[in-house]
Amino acid sequence: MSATAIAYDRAMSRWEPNARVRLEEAALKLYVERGFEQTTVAEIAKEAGLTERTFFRHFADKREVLFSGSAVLQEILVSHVAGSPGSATPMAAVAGALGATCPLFEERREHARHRQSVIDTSPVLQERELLKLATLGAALAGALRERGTGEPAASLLAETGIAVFRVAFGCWINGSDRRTLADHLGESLTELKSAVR
Amino acid sequence: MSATAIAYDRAMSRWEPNARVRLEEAALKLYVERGFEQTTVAEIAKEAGLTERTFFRHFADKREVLFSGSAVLQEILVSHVAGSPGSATPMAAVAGALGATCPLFEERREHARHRQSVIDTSPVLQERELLKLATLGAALAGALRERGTGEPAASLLAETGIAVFRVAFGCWINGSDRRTLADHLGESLTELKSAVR
DNA sequence: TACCTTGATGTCAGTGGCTGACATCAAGGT
DNA sequence: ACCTTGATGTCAGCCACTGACATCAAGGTA
Repeated sequence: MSATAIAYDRAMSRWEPNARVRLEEAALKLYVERGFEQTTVAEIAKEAGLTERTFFRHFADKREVLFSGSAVLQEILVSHVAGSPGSATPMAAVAGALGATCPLFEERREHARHRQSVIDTSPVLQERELLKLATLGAALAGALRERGTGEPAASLLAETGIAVFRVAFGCWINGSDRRTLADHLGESLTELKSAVR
Repeated sequence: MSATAIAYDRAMSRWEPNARVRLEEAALKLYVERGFEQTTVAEIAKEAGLTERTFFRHFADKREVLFSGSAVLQEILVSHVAGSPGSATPMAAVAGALGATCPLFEERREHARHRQSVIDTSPVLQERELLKLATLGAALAGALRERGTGEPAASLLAETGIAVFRVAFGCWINGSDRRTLADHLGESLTELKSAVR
């Protein structure tokens, strides 16, 4: 993950650099073109100039190649909750953390759309996405507990926050280009507050 | 599903009856004994007196054999939301529907514990569980829309309801035998109401 | 009775995801 | 000149899952 961020300007090694990123790009391209199920790992590897075996050294399975971003997301969420002022309510801390992730998506709305269109066509990819979101939720709950929130409130707020994010993300991805993800997040939050009672 | 509920007292056909149920029981038994990954589908089929090919005629994959109950759950949720009085708030309708599912679990707490202990050991099973819950959430949202709730409120309430259920279920499964699932559901709901603001 | 249809199951061959074991070979240090 | 490191390639193999075809009791029909 850190290695792929380094900029090489010359052949510094025996192989082309950024194998991991090349695999990610090849996979998304082929998944969009042919569909997820109709693409074999061998084809992805070939497209990236590597072998199937090397693919599986970089990614645990064929789905995981679409989800490298979740680690970054988790860091943002956890650090924002940890760094939120002690005076903020747990709900405000979660809302702030979710808001902090928005720029990452806004920067690459088209990429997000492509990626999501692939995920939406395959139940097994939806499963993986749900697992990643649940993992984010668990991390969020842990960060809330560190801040003094008890159980089950911490888990409840974390899960609810993730639910709000899912709904807002869905609206953003399918909606007009004029409304930002942050807009949708805000709307979903206020809707939730008014509906829960 | 309906066929397995019929009580046969004699050999009414060429094969032992209730193949589907036998497969489910064999699978849970072996998953508990050896672990999910260490159990092959051929072993499950043999334990049930069938072949691997027949297993895959009854279940889409090796995980699905643990999730036949979700269809019943979905029916209960949807019918209770649809049948809730028009005067009830959407939140109350969701809460009522979730509460209506509790007896199904209370009746078989030990079975639920075994099943959950297997799921908790395997990420791929957790994925499937999350997909089932998300499907329930989507059905719940649909039932709310039928009742007149708009979007994104319907999805938001449905997702939140599922989140509440997940948290409550986790507390119930791991907690003391004196507290019912309905108890935990009620507590989670009040916690949520007080925390969301 | 003889025949036909139906449907759950068995058999078999094949694809592809994924893994373990071992080989290769440039880079960088000693 | 030598060694170590680490990313990659090669190969054999397991197992989840599928398509195509065969089997054969049950139940209806002529």
